[in-house]
Amino acid sequence: MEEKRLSLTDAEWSVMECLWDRSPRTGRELTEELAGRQGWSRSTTLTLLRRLEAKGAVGSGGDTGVKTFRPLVSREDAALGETEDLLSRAYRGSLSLLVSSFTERRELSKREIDELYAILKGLEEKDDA
Amino acid sequence: MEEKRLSLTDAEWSVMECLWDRSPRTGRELTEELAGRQGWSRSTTLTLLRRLEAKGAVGSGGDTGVKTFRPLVSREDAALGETEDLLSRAYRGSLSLLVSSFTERRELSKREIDELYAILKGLEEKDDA
DNA sequence: ATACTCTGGTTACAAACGTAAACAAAGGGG
DNA sequence: CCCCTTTGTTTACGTTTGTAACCAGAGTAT
Repeated sequence: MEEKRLSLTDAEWSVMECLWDRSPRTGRELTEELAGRQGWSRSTTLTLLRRLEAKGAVGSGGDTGVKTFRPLVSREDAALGETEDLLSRAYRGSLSLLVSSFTERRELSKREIDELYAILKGLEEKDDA
Repeated sequence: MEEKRLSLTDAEWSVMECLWDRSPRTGRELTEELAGRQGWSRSTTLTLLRRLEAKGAVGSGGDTGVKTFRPLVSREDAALGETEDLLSRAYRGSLSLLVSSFTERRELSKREIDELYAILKGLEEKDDA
């Protein structure tokens, strides 16, 4: 069984965003939303949907009448995949290196810092448990 | 003055890695190293160097005799750029969201957790100061 | 001067991407 | 029934990426 790491292009992310927001959606809805949001023509959106279906990121149904689309990968999985790509490419696989590099150049809000503390706290607990 | 966000492709990262490891380097050295490391032909490496020069990521010198190449962007800057791309694409710009999503699926080593604590600690101090 | 080798530049070509027009099937209204 | 709108499929086309062959100038040994 092979799980061939799927990776989404920029344009494909835009489509997936719509689907993750709400699904299943009809082609109609999607083309309209993306026409507004990205200025795409109907064709463009449909082409992207087809390509996403081809790579297994989207599934379609509703054979009786109008077709509907829904995501087959979760936003979390897609994000995780890209994150791991980035980590291995740019940070030798180390999340802490990413965080330290980032914070050296970019200011974090107090809120974000608090959230990070909370996350670490949570990890410890899981560790003890 | 425009700083047009430069983004490196996968293959280009491989070349930059070599240059960040040590530079300036001659084309010779680079083609050899990448031939071994990536199995690339001489041409491939040189083409990539040319493209990198075109996009301003690499500079060359040594007009007297053999040409040498060196990076014009730091590894940190390149990494930061990609990180920001990822953050905005997949995590609504929030670093803490990235970290929490990641740790929900992937185990962090004790060492990494400690490092993260240390980073946060450092941020606080800077904050007080 | 000649031929060979190093080094860098030019051209190439298929696959992936972003974007979309063109075409075909299907359902409604007159 | 025939035309128009809606919906889905096929084809297209320029750009970027990965990968590399081919070509031309410089240096060097004979």
